Amino acid sequence: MNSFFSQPTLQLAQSLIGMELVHESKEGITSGIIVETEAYMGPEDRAAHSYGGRRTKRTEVMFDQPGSIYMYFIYGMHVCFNIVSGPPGKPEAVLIRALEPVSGIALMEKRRYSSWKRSPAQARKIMHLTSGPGKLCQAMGLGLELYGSKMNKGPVFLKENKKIPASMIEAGPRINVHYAGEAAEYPWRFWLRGSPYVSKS
DNA sequence: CGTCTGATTAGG
DNA sequence: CTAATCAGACGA
Repeated sequence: MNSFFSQPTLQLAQSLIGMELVHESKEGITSGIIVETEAYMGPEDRAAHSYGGRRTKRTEVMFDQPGSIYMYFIYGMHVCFNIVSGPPGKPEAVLIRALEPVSGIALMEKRRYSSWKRSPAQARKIMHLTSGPGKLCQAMGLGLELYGSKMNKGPVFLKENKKIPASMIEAGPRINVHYAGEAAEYPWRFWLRGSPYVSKS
């Protein structure tokens, strides 16, 4: 299973589509099928946090074993969940961008909407629970404390699910990496064809 | 130190 | 389209 994370990063990003991501937290279990990922290819990828081999407290974990968990805080208010890939010393990672909720949907709703500041009466739809990298972390209860821990050796792990044929996986440019020049065009975002849970815009 | 910015989201 | 909101990155 460790070899699963040792796949080349672009391949791993596609293999993850269709797998079930599970988080066993104190509050309860939540899980969802991964329907959207993005690959970040390390020192040569201008969109990557590890571009140019940048090695800081934040990016350090990307130099660790594949299957390590990279969490980061962004825009002053969101966290994102990534799985480190590439051999040790090659700082690559796969960002999990969207899930189709499976287990613990009530808990997901609670986590996302209980501290709702504005109109709580609005009917929120299940597609808004995990259809984005920040949303899924909130719904799944994935926080910065997971930084550096290992997939399948703690409260966060993958479950095999039904195999997704390659023809069901689409590829396109990554989201919000306009600062990355040419790299912004690379088709390193992958998603499950037709899934309503894929992030918008 | 000071300044800028971002692998986002929700609302208008 | 923009506000929200702040840690990290980097230059001085």
